Order: sequence, then structure tokens, then C-alpha cells
Amino acid sequence: MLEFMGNMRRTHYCGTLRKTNEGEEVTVCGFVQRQRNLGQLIFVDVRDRTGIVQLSFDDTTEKSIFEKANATRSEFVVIAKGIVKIRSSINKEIPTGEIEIAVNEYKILSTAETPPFEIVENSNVKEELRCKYRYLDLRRPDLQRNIIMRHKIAKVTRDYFDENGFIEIETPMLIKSTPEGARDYLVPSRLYHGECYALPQSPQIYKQLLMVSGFDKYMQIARCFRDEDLRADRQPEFTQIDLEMSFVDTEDVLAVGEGYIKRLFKEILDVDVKLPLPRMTFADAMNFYGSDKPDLRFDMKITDLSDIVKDSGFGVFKGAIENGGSVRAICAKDAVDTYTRKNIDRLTESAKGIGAKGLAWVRLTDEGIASSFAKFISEDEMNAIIARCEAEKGDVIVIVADKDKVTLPTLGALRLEMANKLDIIPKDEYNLVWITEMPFFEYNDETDSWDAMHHPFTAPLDECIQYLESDPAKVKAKAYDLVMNGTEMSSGSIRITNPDLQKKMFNALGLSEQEAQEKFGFLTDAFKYGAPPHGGMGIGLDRLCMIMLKCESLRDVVAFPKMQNARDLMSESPAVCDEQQIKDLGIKFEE
RNA sequence: GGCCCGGUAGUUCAGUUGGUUAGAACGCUAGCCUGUCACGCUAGAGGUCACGAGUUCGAGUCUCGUUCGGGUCGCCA
Repeated sequence: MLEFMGNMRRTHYCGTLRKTNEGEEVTVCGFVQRQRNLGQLIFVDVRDRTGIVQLSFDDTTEKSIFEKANATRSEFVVIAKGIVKIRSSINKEIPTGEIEIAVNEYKILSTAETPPFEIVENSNVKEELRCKYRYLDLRRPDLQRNIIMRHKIAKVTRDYFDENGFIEIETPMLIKSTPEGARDYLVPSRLYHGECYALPQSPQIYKQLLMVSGFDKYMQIARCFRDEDLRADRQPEFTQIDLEMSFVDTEDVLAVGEGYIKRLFKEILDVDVKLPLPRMTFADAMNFYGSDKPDLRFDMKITDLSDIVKDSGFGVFKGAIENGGSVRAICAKDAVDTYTRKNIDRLTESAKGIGAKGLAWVRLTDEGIASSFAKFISEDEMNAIIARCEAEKGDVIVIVADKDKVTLPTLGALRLEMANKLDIIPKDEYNLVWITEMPFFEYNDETDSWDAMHHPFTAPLDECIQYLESDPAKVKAKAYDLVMNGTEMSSGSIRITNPDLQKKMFNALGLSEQEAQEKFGFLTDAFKYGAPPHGGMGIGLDRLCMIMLKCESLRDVVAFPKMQNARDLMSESPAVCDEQQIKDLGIKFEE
């Protein structure tokens, strides 16, 4: 039954045929979506990446061809030549629904076993199965569309940066491990036993060196690797749109980033993005949304109640404030039916999971105020809380009392959890915001020292340099994140090029001159030979695709993703290697 | 590493308080059918109830462990 293509060649993609093609002899090929056999009349739907077209076989069809059509099953690979005809009954559901191909030459190029799941749009098959048979999952029209859109996004990206004078340069995959930040994937060296390459977490150092080399504007669609645990929006290998520019300050980089976003949204989604994009300081993001990546598609701001309850009779509130913490709240509108006692208990469990000791709450029901702490505080205080939260009948207020380090992230997480449950997040909106004035250092309780919140080449704001040694908490960075619908989409900064300042930075981070030289010497050495001021950013291509295409997971926009345990169920990697390979590398595994 | 959710036919699911031979839909196979397009009709095949132990007269159902998958916290400069 199987045949070779012979001289048959495709003239059209299936989904492109229309009634304007009537009478033409065309050849299409693809996978069989479905065969409908009516006895003396057979229809075969053929699918390729552009869509589906119907083939028809009847009593005018040559007998041997009719028999092949009869034997055709789903997912067979076929090629068919025939005349485009207007259908006697039109299918309005599909773009090719007005025509069909009356076949006069037909070959089955490959048969197919019944696939483990149907190749249809919007299938809700288990993740496990989809990933094991990823090549079949990728046949599904929605995934095909996503992957093709990703290609278009990459194309617009290259066009935009090319038109703006950027040069695409590849940087190495096998590099030196710089033990900062995320865990590196290591590649043992065969030639030098005991030594390793690392896969890049980002092309950071190389792109800065390219500025020293005078390329002035660089971009790359770069593969990056981080050996950390996965999330719906985190894969161990991912792609960044990486860029760096010389002779610029923050505003110049943001302007390029904004121009890119505007162009991309227009070309890909025909959405007009208004520029300049809104900005929010890191401090405001934390104080009002409890997150450095606030989802601003809905309101529900965090409110500070500390001054109202500081003298209240409720020990939990009073105690938190006396310990230098705060009492803060969020108010969910029309939530009283959703957040029954039972659901508030569940919410309390989530809050505890995040680090809060508990949750205080107020429910404004038709029957009056119900609250977990009403008996401990005065009526005036309760009224003040309700007024401050701008709460009305039907609303639910949840309150966390603790150190800011607990109250803010907890309420930030509850805000998202409640908004999801209440279904108040507008799904068709794209909300973009720059987060600016990022803090420079982060206090590490365990080591009792200050850690860099960014890589150590990030420049401080000019006016903050004076506090570098005296008051690290006050220092803010020339760093900026672009947040889209509550997902960190991009992160960048202006870099330090002044050797004295760089020395101070290493010093403030507790890095000795020798350590700094060992880790980053080739960069600081490079700066000695003339370093233009420069800065840039990295934009997460996978996340960008995920959000623009309204997907829930990166797995919907990455062709061959890893599972949550970092495995690939299809190829079954990672896997045990050949003994000789391991021996060549001079390494040994512990039992 | 912690927490939460899940695993029943090829697929998606139902399965009552622990009680006879574990069901449905779709898919698959065969037959019939000249205008279907989620074709229709008829018949049929298809199950280690994830795996292992335990409780019980009796376990898909209860308990414990393991495993696989999802979400999340830690982690992700």
C-alpha cells in the first residue's frame, strides 16, 4: 500500500485553498485528520501546518485510488492531486469549507498507528502523555500556531534591533563558572581532568566585553541555563533576547525597550501600546502590591493599618508593631459569598505556608460585621479599619500583622490567590510596567551581611554612591525590570565602568580584591583599556511568547520542554552515560 | 528539601457507606451506507483500578510506603 512520492510535488498548502482556486489542478500533502466513508463516497480531511482541506472520492474515481482512500486512517501521511471543486454543501466552520479536491492521483506515503491521543485543538490530555509523545502534541493546531508565532516574534525582534543599529553576535556556550546567583550546569573537561566549563546563565560578561570591543550595540537571541527548580514560568534552559548598548544611561535603554515592545505588539497582535510605559518604584510595588512583579490588571492594593491599631487591645496587632513590624490589609470587593469561614480558613493555611503566623479577617455581611478579632478592639478602631480599606457591604478584609518582610509578600500572594478565585483578573488585557529604583543590596539574615540583589556590575544611582559604605540599605541601583501581567519579563541595568567604583562595590559585597580578580578579572582587566559607559537588558523570549499568546505554561511555547523534575520524558534525559565517556572525563559518581 | 492536588479502558471521566460480572462518552476494529464534514446505523474488541504492603470475611473505595505528573514555598545575582 505504501508508495513513494515519485514525481508528485506539493503545489499548495492545504489551508490556503479557496473558491478562487476552482478548476485548478492542485497537489496537497499532509496528515489525515479523518476519513469519512459513506460507502460509494469517501471524504478524507488532510491537515498541514496551514489548516485542513477535504479530499473527495466517488464513483468517478479510479478504482485503485478509491481502494486506497478506503484504507486510509487518521494520521496517515498522504499526497493527493486533483481538481478544486465547489462543495455541494458548504462547511462554514473552516476557511477551506467552500471547496474540496476531487482526487485523481493519491498516494499513502506512511501509515500510522492509532496515536495515544487525538490530534485535535484544545485537547486536555494529561501533561505526562503529551510530553512523552511531544512530536504528536506538536502536531496539534494550537501548539503549531504557538511555535509559528514564536518564530514570528523572533523575526520581528531581529528586524527591530537590526533597524536600530544592533549587531547580532553569538557568545560561547562553554564558559567559566562564576559562582554567583543561580546554580550552573557544569560540563567536565576531557582534556583537563578536574576542571569544568559552565553553561551560561546569561551572556552578561561577554556582552559587556563586546562593548569594550567597540561593537556599540549588540543583541542576541541567546540560550541560557540555570540549574534551579522549575515552575510554570521557569525552565532550566530558556531563551533571552539579550542586548547591550554603549554611551547610554537608563532612559536610553528603556526607550529602546519600549520601542521594541510597541513594535512587537503592533506587528504580532495588532495591539497599540501607549508609550511611555508606566513606571513604579520598587518601594511602591512592594508597599502596595507586596511583590516586585505586581499584576496591575486589577487593583486590591495593600493598605497600612498600623497607625489605627497600634494602641489597640489586640495583642497580635500591637505586638507586631512593637517589634518593628506593621499591620496591613487587602480588601476584596464582593467576596463575602466566596470567602466563607471555610474558605478563609483555607486562605489562612496558604498564608501560613508563605510565612505568616495567621490571618485576621473582617467580613461585611448583610447581617453586619463578622470578624476574627472584633472582640479585642474598639468599635471606633473597627470603623477606622473599614474606612481605611474603603470596604463596603459584601467585601472581605484580610489582615496580616508581622514584620514587613512577612506582611508584604504574604498579602501580595493572597492578593493573587483571592483575585484568581474571585475571577476578577481581566484575561484579555496586557498590563506593562517598569519597576525602577531597585534596591542595591539585600540583607542576608543567615550570614549577617549584604548581598548584591543584581550582578555585581550593576551601577548605583549617582546620588546613592555616597552611601555605598556607610548605609547600604539606602543605595538604589540603575536597574529596571519590565513586568507584564505580573510576570517578570525583562531585567536590565546600567553597568559600572569606573574601576574605583567597581572596587568599592566588590568591597561592599565582602569580596576581596583577590577573589574579585579570580572571578571577574578578565572583565575588570578589560575595563582598564577603555570602557564606554554601557547598559542593557535581557528579555525573556519564552515568557514573552507565553503571555502574548495567553498560555498558562512555558510548555505551550517551548517545542521540547522539560518536566517539573527537569526530565525530558520523550528522550528520557538525563540518562546514565557510557562508562567510557565518564572515564574519559576523569570523573566518578557517588553511589 | 517542605506543603497542596492528582493517577480507573487508547483518551477524558463516573464509580454511592468497603459488598454480585468496574460503567459512559469519544477513539479503535468489522459490516452497511452517494454529500459527509464531530457523518449515520449495527455489532465487537478493549481494564495489573500507577506500584507494593497493611486493615477486613471482602478494597477501585480505608491506612502506610513507593513512583509518576501538576501547582507552589525554599531556590531562581
